[in-house]
Amino acid sequence: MDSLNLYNQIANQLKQNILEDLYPTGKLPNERILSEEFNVSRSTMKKAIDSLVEDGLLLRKARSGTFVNLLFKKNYTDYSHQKRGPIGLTKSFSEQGKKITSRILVFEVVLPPEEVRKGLLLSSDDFTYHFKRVRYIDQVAVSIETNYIPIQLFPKLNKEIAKDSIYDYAIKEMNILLTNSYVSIFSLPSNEEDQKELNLTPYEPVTVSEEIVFTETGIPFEYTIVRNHYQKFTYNTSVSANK
Amino acid sequence: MDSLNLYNQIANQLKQNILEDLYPTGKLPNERILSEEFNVSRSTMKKAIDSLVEDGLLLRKARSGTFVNLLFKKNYTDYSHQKRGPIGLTKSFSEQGKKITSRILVFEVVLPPEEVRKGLLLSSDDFTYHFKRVRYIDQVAVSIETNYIPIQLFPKLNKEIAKDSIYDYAIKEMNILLTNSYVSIFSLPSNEEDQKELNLTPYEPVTVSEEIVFTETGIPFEYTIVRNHYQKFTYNTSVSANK
DNA sequence: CAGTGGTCTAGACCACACC
DNA sequence: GTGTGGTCTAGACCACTGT
Repeated sequence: MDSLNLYNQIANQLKQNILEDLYPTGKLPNERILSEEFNVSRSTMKKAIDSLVEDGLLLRKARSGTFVNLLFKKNYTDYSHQKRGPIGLTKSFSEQGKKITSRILVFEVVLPPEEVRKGLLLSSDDFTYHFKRVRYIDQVAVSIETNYIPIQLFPKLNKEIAKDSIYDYAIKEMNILLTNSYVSIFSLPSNEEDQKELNLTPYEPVTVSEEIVFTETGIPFEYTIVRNHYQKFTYNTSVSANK
Repeated sequence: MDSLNLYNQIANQLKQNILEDLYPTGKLPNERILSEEFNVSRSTMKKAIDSLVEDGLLLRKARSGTFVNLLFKKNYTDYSHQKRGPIGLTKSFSEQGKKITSRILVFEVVLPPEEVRKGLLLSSDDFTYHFKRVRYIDQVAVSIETNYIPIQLFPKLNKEIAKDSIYDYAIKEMNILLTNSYVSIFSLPSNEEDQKELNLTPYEPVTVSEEIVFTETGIPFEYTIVRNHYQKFTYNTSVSANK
């Protein structure tokens, strides 16, 4: 994929400079000088720097300067780009050698509930698949997953596919890349279904994750509500404030 | 507390509009119109929208429009968290004009538990402050927060400081910037203390967030365990797999 | 073809860090 | 006082969407 944005090109060049130790003191020239050197406006230069700051390569100190993050440079070789994507069970766990299975509770084509319809940016006459599955990792029930997927996007979906990984199927068979999502995570007391399927007592909660997944082109692909066994789901992330 | 950036002000106003359902179709006016309505340049408007997109509140579709993320709106509580940096209560909520107060349950200097010690990269004879506070937003109890902070890093910490925002103190008095953190989020049944302090029944859970916060130079600064009222904590984020 | 977000420019003023 | 990143403006052109 060539013909990147200008600011991405600049970012790449700047990154090369950094890795080649062109700024041995660790301090970069100021933004005005850099923008002249790269022959772009200061805004574009700033945007290029922004992206390297976000990647942990550079560090900004207001009114002081822009610096190379020495920790990054030190660890550069074994730096694993831990860019995370949508929370798909099958991929992450099968990579760990665990076996994911599903038992399907519901599989139907419906007009989705209002909130799902809006979340998927559908019109009021757009149908969706609706299915609900109990997911097992190595035979242990870990979650109840409810999905809504617009039928236009996935004309071939059936119960057999739903038993396996929808994501895998989308990627391999349909060439759809699922790269972006919005996620909300919160807790709720378990309901009777949770208790039955996930072996919970009424005192034990579920961790709910609601997620809207988008294709790389920004088309909403699915709306997923997962009620997780509270002992079998932890959400981990790292955060940096770039201010 | 002081005057925010223009784009943050605009973002807050726009957020209000969204929560007040000023855009019932879910589609916002285009950026040029919005920038006129708010009387700012399009760049500033874009930056305001950017921040709400990052928070998972809005969704952009290039060449098509900007849309409200209904997942966010549905799960929105007055106490929702967005991914903007270490999860510090005081800053994010006081910016919203809400008042954070604390009641201190424990304040002591201890050898930390094994897991905390490891998380903070301490040796077995390094002492930490240990304090536990009930946090209130506008007088409503929302969480019980337990902190461990190495005494070397914070020689002056006392009960008075702990009553307010540790982060503020670190920033203003000690010139420490807390910019990075690792977070884990999961659920647990409430214990007796949770039930008493947060007004929960035994059937209601807490949402726990564990966080290790680092200074800008990568030194572990604190280990925090927060037990949140399950109705008053939602973690929202947006995730991209690529770049 | 009109609408929209994405990108980019070439300026400007600000507050604070550092000298 | 000077240098720096932070913010903001008022334009411009582009590529693609949707009608």
